[in-house]
Amino acid sequence: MTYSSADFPPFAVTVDLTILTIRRNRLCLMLITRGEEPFRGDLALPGGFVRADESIDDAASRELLEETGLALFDGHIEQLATYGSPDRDPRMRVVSVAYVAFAPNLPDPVAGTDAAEAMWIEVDDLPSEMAFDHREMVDDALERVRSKLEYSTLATEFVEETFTMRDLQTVYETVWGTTWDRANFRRKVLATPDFVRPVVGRTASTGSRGRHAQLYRAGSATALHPPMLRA
Amino acid sequence: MTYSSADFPPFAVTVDLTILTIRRNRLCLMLITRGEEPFRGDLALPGGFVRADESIDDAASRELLEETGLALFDGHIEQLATYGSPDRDPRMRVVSVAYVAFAPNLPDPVAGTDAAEAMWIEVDDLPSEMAFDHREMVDDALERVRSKLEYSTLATEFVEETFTMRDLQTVYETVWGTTWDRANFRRKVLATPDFVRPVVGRTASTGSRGRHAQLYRAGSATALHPPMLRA
DNA sequence: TCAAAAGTGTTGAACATACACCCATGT
DNA sequence: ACATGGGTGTATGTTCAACACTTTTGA
Repeated sequence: MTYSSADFPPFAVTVDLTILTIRRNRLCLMLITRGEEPFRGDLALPGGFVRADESIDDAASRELLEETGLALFDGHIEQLATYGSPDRDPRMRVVSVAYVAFAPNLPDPVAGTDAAEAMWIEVDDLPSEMAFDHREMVDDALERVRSKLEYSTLATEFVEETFTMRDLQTVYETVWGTTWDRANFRRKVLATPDFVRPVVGRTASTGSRGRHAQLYRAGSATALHPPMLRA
Repeated sequence: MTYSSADFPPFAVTVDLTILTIRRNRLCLMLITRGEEPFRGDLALPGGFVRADESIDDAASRELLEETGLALFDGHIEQLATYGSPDRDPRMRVVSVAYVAFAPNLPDPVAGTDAAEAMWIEVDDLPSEMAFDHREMVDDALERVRSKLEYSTLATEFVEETFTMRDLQTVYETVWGTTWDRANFRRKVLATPDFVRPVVGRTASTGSRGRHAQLYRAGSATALHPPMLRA
């Protein structure tokens, strides 16, 4: 079959966002409560229609800002997968492109914005039933993020601009539910060239009781060879 | 923004296929020559419109059979990514969901079928210009397949149902352009539980001159821990 | 001075690499 | 018999996991 400029079935195209952050040492996910049918009252991923003149990536970025209420998002966003069963939306034929986004310390949803009905839910406390096929999207997103921790430097997207080795270790332990030997974790991170860069002359000076930790910034490396092990 | 059942912009949705196989120890890709505008005469990925009543995955499988001319495809197909720049098709707004498929020994395109204008191109011999954004899709597909070899048992999809260790090694060497020590490759494969299963009592009896190799089938393992190294 | 947290050292086990050697088969 | 390719053994170097130890800081 080849392209033809006539006689194609029309689809609506939406984006849906799985926005992940770590709050109080727990992996959390932004969900909204649907205010209208279908699935009124169910939890759903934030999202919306792709406009006629914007790219899908642009639509995802736009929705991300609208939903978080941020003026600028300094985390990471990437496309996850596209979902297009004929009956996934009972009203019409909708194809949805799902995205995953990560950032540290995202704020609580603020009343009076588009994010008013949004909330943070711990991923260990998700409802089994969600609107549309959003539960499937969430499972795929969690699989993606857990997998990417192993082979990429994604973990640095979950911490602030400067961070300690302990902060980074906590990301792995939170997302994977594992524990690591402190010394071996440090050596593994430092063994990857330019995974992290020490911030010269600065140490964490918060009210911590012990020795102040060296601060690091994310380096330019993206792939991990060898990968972090999932214990 | 929330869903609304009115006033959404209409999109055409297509699937595009990156079909990979190994022929004469070279990684090859199926391309077609476009017979109409736009991009008439350029090389393009096979693909077509998603129908009104089929899922996107079903559309990809349907196109795969049509393009290869096979009655049944026993390889592997998976979704790659979705491409939706507003101007990627000059005629209208088209969102395309790209898929990657792998199989051993796919036949030459046969005249008289939909695949008549299709051909196999070695990936080292690709044109820099392709129709639409198909060159970008191909680059993403190659990155995906090379990466998946490391962390998954995907390599078994490129060989016949039964295969020798040497066959499997050739897949890695062809896709990655590396060489391996025979003995160490074998030990690495066998170290992953149920990566491959020996076929009892059977050995390759083709006209090979040396000792007959043990035959294996793909096992049920999907992930590789530890991963194959990319040298 | 003590507790807490960061950072370093060390040791035995596991693994990877390179290569030598033996085995089975067709000519 | 011997060339050819499959399969196994092994010595050496490297990395990994566990945990003991030292350093720095706040109270």
